[in-house]
Amino acid sequence: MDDLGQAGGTEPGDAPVRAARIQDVARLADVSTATVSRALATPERVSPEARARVLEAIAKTGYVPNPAARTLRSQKTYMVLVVLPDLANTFFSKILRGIEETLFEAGYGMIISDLDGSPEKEAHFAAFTAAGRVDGAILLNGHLFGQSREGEGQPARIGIPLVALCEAIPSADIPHIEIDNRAAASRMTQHLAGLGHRRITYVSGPANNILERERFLGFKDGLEAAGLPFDPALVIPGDYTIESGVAAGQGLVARTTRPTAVFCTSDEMAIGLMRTLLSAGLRVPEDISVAGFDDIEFAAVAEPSLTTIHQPRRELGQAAATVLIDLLQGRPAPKQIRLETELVIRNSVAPPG
Amino acid sequence: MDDLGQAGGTEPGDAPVRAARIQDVARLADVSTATVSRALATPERVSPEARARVLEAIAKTGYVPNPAARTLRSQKTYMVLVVLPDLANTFFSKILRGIEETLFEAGYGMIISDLDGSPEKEAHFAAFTAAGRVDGAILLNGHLFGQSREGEGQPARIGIPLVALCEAIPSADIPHIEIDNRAAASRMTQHLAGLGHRRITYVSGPANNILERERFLGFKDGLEAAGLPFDPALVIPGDYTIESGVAAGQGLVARTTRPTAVFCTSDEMAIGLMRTLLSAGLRVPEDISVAGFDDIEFAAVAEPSLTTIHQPRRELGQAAATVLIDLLQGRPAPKQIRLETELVIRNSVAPPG
DNA sequence: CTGAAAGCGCTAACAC
DNA sequence: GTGTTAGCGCTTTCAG
Repeated sequence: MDDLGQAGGTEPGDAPVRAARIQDVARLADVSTATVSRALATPERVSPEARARVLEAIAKTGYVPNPAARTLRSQKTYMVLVVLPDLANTFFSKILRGIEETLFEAGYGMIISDLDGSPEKEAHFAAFTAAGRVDGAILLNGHLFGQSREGEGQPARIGIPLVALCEAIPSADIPHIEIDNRAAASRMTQHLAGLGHRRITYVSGPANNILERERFLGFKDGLEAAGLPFDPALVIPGDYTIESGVAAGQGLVARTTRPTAVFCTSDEMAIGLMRTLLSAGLRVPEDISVAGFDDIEFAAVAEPSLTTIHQPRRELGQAAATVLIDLLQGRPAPKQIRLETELVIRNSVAPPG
Repeated sequence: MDDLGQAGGTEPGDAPVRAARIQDVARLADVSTATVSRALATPERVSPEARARVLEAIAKTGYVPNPAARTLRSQKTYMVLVVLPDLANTFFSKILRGIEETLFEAGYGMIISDLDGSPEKEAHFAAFTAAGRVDGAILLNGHLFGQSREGEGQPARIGIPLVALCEAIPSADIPHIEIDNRAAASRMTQHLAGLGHRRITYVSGPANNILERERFLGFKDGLEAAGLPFDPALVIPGDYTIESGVAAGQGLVARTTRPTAVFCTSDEMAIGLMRTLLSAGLRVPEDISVAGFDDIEFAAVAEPSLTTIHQPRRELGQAAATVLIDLLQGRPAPKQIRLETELVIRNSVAPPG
């Protein structure tokens, strides 16, 4: 590694440092540049002797192939774009790690696009992608480039493999890795109902969000399975953030008749909501039960610890990366993968009063 | 955007779709490829008429310059590598966002390297960098490539601008963006002492970590300023994670004589520690005060809410990116930037029982 | 202000 | 199994 960025074979002194090129290696190994290239890409097609000389020359020169040249010629970048709505959101970071490690093992790099709700950024990354800077993309944002919301407008045609992660993209025919949001939400709802809760508040995700729609459907499924009526007045809008959980909590505190349980569709909201309830002198779960969704790191150490739905975040990331790599390398890949969730029972939920 | 990835000017039908190249634009605008290139890079050196024709042809063809070709020729990638020890750590995500947005505005892309404690990954990214895939790098991991710990071995020579963020790199002569960890830790310690605490436990970061060293020095400074002796028995080792906070809490619970206050050098540890204390029936802050460091999102909604040191994370990221961009574009940049921290007083700290 | 032409460093076709 | 050669698409001299 000491020779990085240094031309090989010559002066160790202060001579102008120049990166070794394939020519330098070829000369040193006494073969053609084509053989050097082959020794690296398809070693089995090169004689053992030549290969050994090439390898030695590479070690001596510290040669590292120039990726721009390689990309220009082979039309492959070995880069994958990961598009996500919010990099600062805890929920994504572990998924990202799962993606990164899988890509890394397969020799791919990861470029991150934090959309941050900006259409300008989206256009930029669409152009970026179209320009061939990446071989494929993983979309965590629930829609294709240039398609602000489902149905509206034609998605730009991007000629590279795409994979949707977490948020399915309804109109697009691309592989999709997800959990069964509807079933999980139903399960949590039934858990609450099974404990005896009859008035259950639902704190939603952002309107029009596909996850939200699934979870909301699941909430209603659960209610129905438990023989409970659905009361729209019991729904509080949220957007998965801590702040919206705090706001939902404030609304609850202000009311005279309160639900006995609150199902928040993200742990962030649940933690923010519990905080507000506690500050107002209410007890959780004695006065009011609170459930979350996601099982982020902080759910287990919240006070009280949070009953929630566990999502295998790292595995979701790994699965998405694996599917994309298969696609990139021309292997068949499943159209859909559903990973199992788990109901995690902790201390924020108890039978009513 | 509808034309992305489609050759321009010809059939709208099912003809083989091919991305437009500079040649296509040149032909359509009736100029040479050189003029197209100049119209994009140095518009002032092209006649208004020619420029207009070129722009029109670009719009018509949906031309996007091929970055690989551009990089190969100009030796610039417009990509920046961000090296960090742990992508899943909450502390980094907001910093990352600050970096990303600043880079984006300047037209640079971001490639993330999650080291994850793996020397193999480190070697890979060193090669990656040496291969010229990025124009510069921001290092959040406290050491240079190939330099496992300060002092040991020669850092690989990477011929590109580097910026250290948060963790200074002692032996390296590169710009450094940070907070005054020592002063901040001293301030918190004095705050605790000022409230009347005499036995203050310190939960450390990882051994050999430069942040840890600074904060530890600050802790001792604060003790000294308050006229308190330093007792090594009051130091508990940690590593900034929730788990290590939980472990530290268990150690504390098991003791017969306990400190009246605990200064955790990360919010994650503080939250994990509070959780353990609370579960054991101890009250925070009545029985024991707990302070954190960083002011992550969850600090404000922890129960009790956490007294901590606020770090301007987004601004740190922005500052690092700004310095790097200045360097990349040949402008002078400061050798060091120190951003202000703030003592945030919430409910986890009170005078001793 | 503009065009012709020479590569940037590599891989893939094609010959042998 | 190996070498020769022709580009990948762009920027950048160098002339004019």
